[in-house]
Amino acid sequence: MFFYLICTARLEGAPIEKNNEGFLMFGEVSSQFTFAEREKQILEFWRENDIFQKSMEIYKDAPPFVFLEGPPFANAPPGVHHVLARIMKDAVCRYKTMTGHYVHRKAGWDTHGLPVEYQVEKQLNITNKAELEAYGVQNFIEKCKENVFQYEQDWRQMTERIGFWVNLDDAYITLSNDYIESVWWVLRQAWEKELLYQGHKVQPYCYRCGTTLASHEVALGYQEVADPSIFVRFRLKNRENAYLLVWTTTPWTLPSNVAVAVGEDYDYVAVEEGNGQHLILAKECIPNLFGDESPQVVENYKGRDLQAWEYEPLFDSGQYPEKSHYIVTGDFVTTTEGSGLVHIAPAFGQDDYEIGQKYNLPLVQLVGPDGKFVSAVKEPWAGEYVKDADPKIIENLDGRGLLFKAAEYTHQYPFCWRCDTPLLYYARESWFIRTTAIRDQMHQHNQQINWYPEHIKDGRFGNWLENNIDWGLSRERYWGTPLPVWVCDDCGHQHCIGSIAELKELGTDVPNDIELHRPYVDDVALTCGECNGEMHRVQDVIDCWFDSGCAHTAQWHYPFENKEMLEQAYPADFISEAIDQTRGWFYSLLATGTLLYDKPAYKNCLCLELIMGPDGQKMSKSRGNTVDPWTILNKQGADAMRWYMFTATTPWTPRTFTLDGIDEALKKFMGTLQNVYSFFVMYANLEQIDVLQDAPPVSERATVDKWILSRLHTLIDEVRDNMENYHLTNAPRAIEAFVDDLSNWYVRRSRDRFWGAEAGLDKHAAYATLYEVLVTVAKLSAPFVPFLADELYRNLVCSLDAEAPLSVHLAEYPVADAALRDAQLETDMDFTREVISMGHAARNRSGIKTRQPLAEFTLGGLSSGEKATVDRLAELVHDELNVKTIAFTEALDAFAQVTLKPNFKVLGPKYGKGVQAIAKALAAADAGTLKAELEAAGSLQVEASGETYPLEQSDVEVQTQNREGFFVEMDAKKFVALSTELTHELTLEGLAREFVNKIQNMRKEADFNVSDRIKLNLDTTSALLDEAFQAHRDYILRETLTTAVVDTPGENAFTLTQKLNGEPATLSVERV
RNA sequence: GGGCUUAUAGCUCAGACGGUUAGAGCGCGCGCCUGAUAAGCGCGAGGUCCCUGGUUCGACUCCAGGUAAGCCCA
Repeated sequence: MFFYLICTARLEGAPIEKNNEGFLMFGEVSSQFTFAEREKQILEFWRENDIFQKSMEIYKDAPPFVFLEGPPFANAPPGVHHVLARIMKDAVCRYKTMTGHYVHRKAGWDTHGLPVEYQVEKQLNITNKAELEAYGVQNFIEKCKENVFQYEQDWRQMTERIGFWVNLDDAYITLSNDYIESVWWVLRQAWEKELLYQGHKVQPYCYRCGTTLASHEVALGYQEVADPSIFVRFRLKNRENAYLLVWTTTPWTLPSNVAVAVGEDYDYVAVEEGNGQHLILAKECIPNLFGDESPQVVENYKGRDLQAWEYEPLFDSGQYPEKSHYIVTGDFVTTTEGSGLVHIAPAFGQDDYEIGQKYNLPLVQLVGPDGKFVSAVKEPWAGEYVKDADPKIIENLDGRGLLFKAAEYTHQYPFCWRCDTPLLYYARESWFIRTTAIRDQMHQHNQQINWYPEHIKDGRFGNWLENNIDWGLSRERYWGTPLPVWVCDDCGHQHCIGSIAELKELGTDVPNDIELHRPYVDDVALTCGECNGEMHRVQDVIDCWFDSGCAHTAQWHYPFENKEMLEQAYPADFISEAIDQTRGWFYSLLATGTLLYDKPAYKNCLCLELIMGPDGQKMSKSRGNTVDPWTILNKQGADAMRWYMFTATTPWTPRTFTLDGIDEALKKFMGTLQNVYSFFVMYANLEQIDVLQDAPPVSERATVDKWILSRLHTLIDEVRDNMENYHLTNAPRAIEAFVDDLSNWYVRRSRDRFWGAEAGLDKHAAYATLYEVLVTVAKLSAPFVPFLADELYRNLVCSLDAEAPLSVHLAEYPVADAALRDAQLETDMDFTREVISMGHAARNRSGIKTRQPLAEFTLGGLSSGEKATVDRLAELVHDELNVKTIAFTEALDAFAQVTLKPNFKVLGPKYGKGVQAIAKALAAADAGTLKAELEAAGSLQVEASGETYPLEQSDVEVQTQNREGFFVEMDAKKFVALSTELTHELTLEGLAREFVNKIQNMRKEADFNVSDRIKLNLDTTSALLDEAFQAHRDYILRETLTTAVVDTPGENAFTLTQKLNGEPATLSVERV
């Protein structure tokens, strides 16, 4: 807590913390904190200092990077998938800001549509339109407005808490008059281009909601259901006892039947049914219907032969103004299911409707908008809901001997995505946008968009565009942007209004503050320009996807305001939403953008996949596997959640969300970085190092310093590269790998340079290097973990420099300095670490602890370059493995079994098929001899399969395998060996280190401060221990901060009797 | 039924261009180190790279077919 006080005080402009010698101090890093709590302090700091606003202001005149926010609905609380989308957007925007762009971040809210109506209906217990009208449209609309922002506070809090910087106070809202007016303007553009039209199409229709659904809505509600599957006999006219065998899964459409379709080229047969009756069906369908007992075929036809054959109606509705009940041909007929004869009811199917148009069949519509048979129907199912009528219809057919077979059929059938009512395919009047007219342009624009992942472009999205059909725009509902088309009562003239001004101009008694919603706009009557009659608005509202699809334009209230803004902000540089928006927002933006400006609406689109619950199943409330983001935000914090989401998997892969993964992010990355940071601050304060004043030039620093700086600058390039290409996973993964190297190699190797060494160049070099690295890492990771990054930055930078930007988010993103990169050094270090790792393995195997120095470390199988590498970094090897000398040997055979293998990659292209024969020959020959020959002569002749192949050194690889009986460790090419013989000197030295270790542990146990000086007493009967202590007395005293060795322990001494490598001793330590 | 995507260790994921001993982290077991402790290091066990064919001197990788899963469409 002390720590926060320091920081807060400093930020409020208090003098920078100094100790009494005038040394600038870093804020103390307490180990008593939680990331989650600390993040709240940082949020407070951001708020109080307007850091978000400032981060935009400083780049006001910089090149813009245009981000377009997909508007969420605030009528349900946000879930983890919303967090995912928001942090992806955030990281890109923060990165672009820090790399010098002006990133305007306007929030948005989607507000219209059936989901809202549905919630309000549920709340009011309204189940159909009649009840709704009775409640009153105006009241209903007002309720909708309330409902829409029900969870706005939750959204706000989540957005802020996760660190998503977006301007919620200047959000575009699709229900606002300004927004609607812009949408009207868009529709007016479509109208003027004759792309807005009224049509009659069969559409998925929800009788409960009383509206048609757009295809993307239908897609939301497919369920597997069992429907009746019946085969019905249709009696042919002009033929004795001959019937068509017709299949349907919707018996309720049979009363509206007007034709039967066959496939022109299919083979059909008439079969003998056994009772003198003949059945006509597709030949291929016989096995489906009759099984093994093939009926006798009495006649063969082609589909086209059957054309125009007439049959008797199953039911006579008497509504047949046009010729009907005959056979037609259609290319949609299949023989994989059913009978190859398809029942046609033009009012209830898209194919049916089209074929009805083609053959001029009557449109028999026996079902009302309420989903029930109309009362004009004479049969008993009049007034009954269609699905309930199915059994009665089947029974009726059976009774008349017309039912051939009845079964159940399980298939995917669409249900209303909100109210779960089965949809009916139903011919309705509707308004459309003629998107098919701009399909080619949309396709071209799609080609210009960078999709992440790329396969969306020509895959899912491209396919969708290819199969584009006109956009069913109108909804026969209440809560939405009203369709601004007025129709003359007298002459039928239509007009599309494009602005409020025009509405006021043409309308009579338009209130000055008119709200552009139903029922208010419904009350506005216009005067007909053609006949002076009175015009009234069509009752429909529009698809809310059209609202959000206009966001690129309507968010600015264009063209009524912000004309210059649109020029800058269209197209957007970047959008990101979940994959389900392919047919939603991704499409609607592209369609409206193409329609208006003939340009793609966005340049880069990051598609996010769904998040699965911890059980690997899709998250859903009904499954009970949802995760509330707050449980994580409150416990592990926002950074941990963010880091997990960035690094666990690419955002376009469906991910299984696990809490373990978040803990891992917390420990693995954040914990490690935090430890390095606190290590640095702790010792920098203790040792009073002024990192800014005394930094030696890099050329004078230690090799590890040069190495970590080279790694750092390689990292900068890597992160930037990935970010420029929207690889939001690879960038932080690279940072994570770097932090691991930083902690587990750089710091581990350099530890004593920070606290042990005398003040001087090397110590300053270590501090300066770690300081530069930490500050740079803070900046690099700022887009991903904005809280932790700012904590590091503010303490490391702002503590020393009052002039520095207040926050890491106001700092510039690091730029790599090529001069600091040393690829050779990085490779050398990798190699050396590999050798050391093998040394560790060998030590491990020998069972001799690292504290015990050993005489010699032998390496074999190294090239001369590799030897030079090890020499260059020998100090690391000595230290890490605690060995006195490093030796190289060529005596491979003594330790290892050598084999020669072809270098396939080189030899393959050279000798092709011969490669396998060469491999066999090399395996059979004596590898040692061949190797010697090759080294002596530089080349080798290999006889294989009767051919002679000349091989050069680069054509083969030497491989080794462990030979038993040595403390060696080897991989394919090299080996290491440890001499384990202990001389007296080595034993003494090992004991000295044993002393240090034991005394240090005692200091810790006795709760001494790391800087406390101590008095030491040693009491031992072991001559060996005594000798070791005397021989290495200076070393032991120095390492343990012992200022005096006393003969008797003091009163307050901490005393412990223990064994050092088996030798007994009693040690006492006491603070001076 | 069609389209797209995915399938690698118990779990979560890496594995340009095809190259013959397939990697990491977590988890597990053993050991080490500890003046970074929400630590750290080493070693070990753990894999028919979904299946079947094909192309190739050589396939986790390319092609075809299949299986399973996810999403989308009908």
